[in-house]
This record gives sequence, structure tokens and C-alpha cells, in this order.
Amino acid sequence: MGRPPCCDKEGVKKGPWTPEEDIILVSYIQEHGPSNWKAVPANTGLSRCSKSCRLRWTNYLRPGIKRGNFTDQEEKMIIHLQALLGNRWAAIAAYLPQRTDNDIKNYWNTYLKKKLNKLEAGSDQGHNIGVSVSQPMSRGQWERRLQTDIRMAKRALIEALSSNKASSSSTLLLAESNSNLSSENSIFYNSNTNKPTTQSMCYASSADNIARLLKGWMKNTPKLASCAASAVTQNSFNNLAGADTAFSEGITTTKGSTSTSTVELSETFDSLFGYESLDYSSNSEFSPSLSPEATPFQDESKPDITADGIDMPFSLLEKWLLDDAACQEKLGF
DNA sequence: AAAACGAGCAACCGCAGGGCC
DNA sequence: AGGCCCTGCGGTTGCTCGTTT
Repeated sequence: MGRPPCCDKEGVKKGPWTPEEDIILVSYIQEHGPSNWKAVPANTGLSRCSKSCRLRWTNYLRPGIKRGNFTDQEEKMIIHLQALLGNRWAAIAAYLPQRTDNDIKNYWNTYLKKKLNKLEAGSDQGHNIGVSVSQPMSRGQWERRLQTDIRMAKRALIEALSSNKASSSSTLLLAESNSNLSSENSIFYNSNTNKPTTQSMCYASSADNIARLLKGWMKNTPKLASCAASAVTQNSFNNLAGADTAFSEGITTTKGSTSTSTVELSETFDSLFGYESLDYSSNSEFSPSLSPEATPFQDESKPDITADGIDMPFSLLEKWLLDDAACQEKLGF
């Protein structure tokens, strides 16, 4: 299946995005939702390929993205998940709300990998990468420990799933379980029709992201910015959030089998990632457990464990991932 | 003060998979 | 059934900025 390169046409701009381009892209997605990327360059007049537009949206402009320092807990999660899943960054990102796969990948490649290598080299025993140990362990021992962990986790998942499915009558929507997070109604995009529908808000927008780019833009082009800023109103933000909500809506409507007591999952999810410790100060509206692309309930983001048709019970994962977090403290994570 | 170096990060590239016709 | 198109993912590149020499 040969495929013509998507970005090799003349006149297709490459390189860093300008604030103006960001505004155009965001405005378009507000209106149409994040879909049909092929049409985006044509409809917006952006001299960018569709891929570039999608990437810019998912990695930077998308609401709910948290940037900057990774917390200790996030770091531990990444280390554990990388040990479990390998370099499947999208799957790992599914367990780290607000973080993009690109972000996690960069963090791993530029920081964590080196840190772990250093730790490994520092301890001549060559023990422990991500998997907890309370005493020095050889690499072979560590690998066996990891395999055992994975087997145990899988078994536990299967057991938990059977009990979960039995009690899956409470298929409350994520939106419902979190509707208290925002008193506003907002426009949702139906995942099938891509038409806006009004529902209670289940995924609040990240005005922060847009505000940030506007801020930067104003710095550069004050005149133009004031005009565009007025165009991107709070309503627009809500609208934008709704556009993104297509993801989560798709989850709740098309993944019936996944709706194993989503309230419970949501709560467990909260506890798993210790949201209270995360920084939402810049975005009070954001609902962490509902990050559209970073949600573990999303199809393509699910770990391989689901390959057997098993949904991930987070309480078990939580236990498994964090049960020896205390030991890692000793290693300086 | 300036050049060299390194780290961090945004963006690009190419492949794979799935859906549609 | 097979080809085409679109999207998602992971690896890689290259730019920017801070630090060191």
C-alpha cells in the first residue's frame, strides 16, 4: 500500500506554529470539532498539512493539557507503565491525564531514561528499573519479578473483570458522575454526526491553553490579538470543550462494555492518580478523569492487557502500580 | 564576552491499522 | 476482496535556550 507523502507539497508550511495559526486552528475546531483533519487546511486557509494540524491540536492546543514539571507520582507512573507496556506512549498517556504521549515520550527520552541508567550504573548490582525493590536485585531477578508482576496483574484483572461485569448495572455516564464539576451546560459534538448537542458538561475546556497562546500572541501582535481575543470568547471555550467531548461521549455511548460502574472507576481513577495533588490552579474547570484523549476508557489508548477483551480495572492497577511506591522513595524517585 | 555544549521540547516523518467505497 | 484514504503512533530531527568553559 504505497502512500504519497502527506507533507511534501509545495506551499505547505513546516516548522513552529505561529500564534495566528493557532488561533485559526482553534477557531475552526470550535466550530467543527476535532475531526476530518484532511479538510482543516482547505477550510481554514492554513498552509499546513492535515497531519500537522492534528498534531498541533493533540499535543498543544487541545483543552486539558498540563505542561511543565512532572510530579513524582507521574514520574513513578511512567516508570512503572514503561516497564509494563514498553514504549507504547499513547497507552501510557492514557493513564496520565493531561499529559500527551509526545510529552511523556520526551520526558522519558530526555530525563527518565538517563536517570534510570544512572541509577542502574550507580548501583553496581544493576538493580531496579521502575519496579520496586526493597533490597538490591540483579537484572535477571528484576526481569523475573516484572514478569511475575505482569502475570499476577493479568490474573487479577481477569478475576476482577468477572466480578465487575456482574455488577456493571450502574452504567452511569462519566458526564453524570462528574457533572458537579461544572454548573454550565455546554455544546457537545455528537461523535457520529459531529453536530453539536447540548448536555451537561463532562469535559471542561482548558481556557488556560488558549489563554496562554493568546497571551503570547498579544505580546507579539497587540493589535490583531485584541480582535482575535474577543472572537474567542468564554462561550467559544465551552464550545471548544464540547468539540472535544466527542471523545468522551463516544466512550460512553459506543463502549457499553466499558461502562463497568464508571462512577467507581472514576473514583478509583481519582485515587490512583491522586488528583488532589495535581495542579489545577490554572484551570479550575478541568475535569481530570475526563481528559478526552488521555482517558483510560478510550479505545485506542487501552493497554495490551485489554487484548483479551478485558477492560482495565483501575483499583487493581492502582494497587499494583503503587504498592511499593514507598520503596522507591528510597531510590530518590 | 563569546563560543561550545547539552538538555528540553515542538514538530516532522514514515509506517500501520481501520474504515469506506 | 482489494485499493484508497484518513488517522494514530512511535522514532527521530532540529531548533531554542540555558549552562559551562
